[in-house]
Amino acid sequence: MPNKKYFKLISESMLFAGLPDEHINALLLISEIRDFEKNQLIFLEGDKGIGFYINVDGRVKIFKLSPEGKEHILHIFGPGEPYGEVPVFSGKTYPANAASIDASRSLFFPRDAVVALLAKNPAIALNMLAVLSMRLRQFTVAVENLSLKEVPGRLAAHLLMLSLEQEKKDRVVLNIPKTLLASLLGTIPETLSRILSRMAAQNLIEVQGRSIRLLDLEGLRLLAETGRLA
Amino acid sequence: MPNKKYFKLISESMLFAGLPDEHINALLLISEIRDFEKNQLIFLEGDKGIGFYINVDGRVKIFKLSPEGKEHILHIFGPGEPYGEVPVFSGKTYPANAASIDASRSLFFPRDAVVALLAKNPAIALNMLAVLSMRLRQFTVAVENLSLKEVPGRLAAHLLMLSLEQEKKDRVVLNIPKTLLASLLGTIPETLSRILSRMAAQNLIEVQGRSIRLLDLEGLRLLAETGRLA
DNA sequence: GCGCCGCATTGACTTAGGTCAAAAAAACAA
DNA sequence: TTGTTTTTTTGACCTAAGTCAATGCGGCGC
Repeated sequence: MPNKKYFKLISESMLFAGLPDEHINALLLISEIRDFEKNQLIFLEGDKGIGFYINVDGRVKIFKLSPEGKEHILHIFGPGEPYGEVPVFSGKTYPANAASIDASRSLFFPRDAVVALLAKNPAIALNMLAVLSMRLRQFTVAVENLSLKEVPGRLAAHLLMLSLEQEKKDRVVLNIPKTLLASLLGTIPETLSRILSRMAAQNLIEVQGRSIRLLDLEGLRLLAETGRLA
Repeated sequence: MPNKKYFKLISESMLFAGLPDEHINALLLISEIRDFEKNQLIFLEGDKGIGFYINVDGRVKIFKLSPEGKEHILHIFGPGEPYGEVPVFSGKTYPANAASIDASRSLFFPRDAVVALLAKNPAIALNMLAVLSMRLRQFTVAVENLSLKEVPGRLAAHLLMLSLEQEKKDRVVLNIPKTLLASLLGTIPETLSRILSRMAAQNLIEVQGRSIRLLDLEGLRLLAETGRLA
């Protein structure tokens, strides 16, 4: 029974972590498996929000397009992370586009079934409230970064965050091409490249392809704080 | 009984609109009145989130401070609007600062009482899920604006939004000083001032103090779309 | 091996928008 | 009114970061 895998995934997802088994099973029952090939569109900004997803395998990006067609990535979601849940409750449309980065698989939860389930189980709703709140908090940080800090500061903050996530504390490995990273930081590949060189020149980091050594943790922290490279 | 006023306010607030009277009364019972003088701090980023507020009179701003102390306003809330609700569910600290703009009054809802109430009434929780989702969507737009559009585009979008909110469709009146508006748009007063002149020179708008005539709706819309002033 | 394609880097150039400083205009209190 | 403070505007200047264009590099299929 491959359901075991999805049971585990749901029970460990941010959205539903900490729920009793019966609730997880109820969720499992209303979900559908959806597979996407590499670079496949999942939903478009403006589409009616008929349900939300939890990513199982691969990575999914949430992005906006500028009038000129330039793509700005808002989030990248890995396994266990939920996406597209906003319009399920507000009853409106998706506020951004979603597409797979790799070949990937998600669980889909149809809106009506979810709403019925939540009405019966307040605990699930409370849990979800907490999750949305967290995401809201992350956005607050994102806005702060975009409006108050310059690119080197954002990059430093990002590297430090990665080094916390990965265990090796003085070496991080990018799991995405630098061009995606640039978009994630709200800049362009050229600028990112120059800033990496600049930071290397100041012995803050050492770049070897996608692997980056953090040479001066203290300096990076300072840079992330003040947002400005000397 | 002045409670009537607060009953109405709660029942018309985004957060609790559409709830039956008994629930509104329950909410009224757990709330406390808090008064603030002009420019008074309400809570600080990092403070423990012991509850949330619904604004009654006056205006409240939510803002972040840059390392150099520059203030960037994330939201301005008027009567009936809830704020500070994020940490109530995430159980963490407030993600930004809050302060009154005018002398103002809010209703305060303590965390524990709210959580207990929601656990009993799933309908209230669903409503709040919708509100948090909406706010999340707003942030998505804010991030988009900050990263994809230039200041003139953001300003045009803001003016058009105001003209929708206020009824007069070709004239908007700022209810905040231009210096606050600058912060709200993620820029500084000098830049805002120059851009207003520039837009006036192109017959897009006509500025008289805080009152702004929108002369060329179509042009403004184009500017908000493309994000670039000719 | 070869050519090809997507990613990454580098250089020359342009510009939006920030800083600093000062003046002008409004708002407000005595 | 008059003086005082806050808001708004203007000018000179500087810098971060974007655009455009060329080149380098690495993997992959054949």
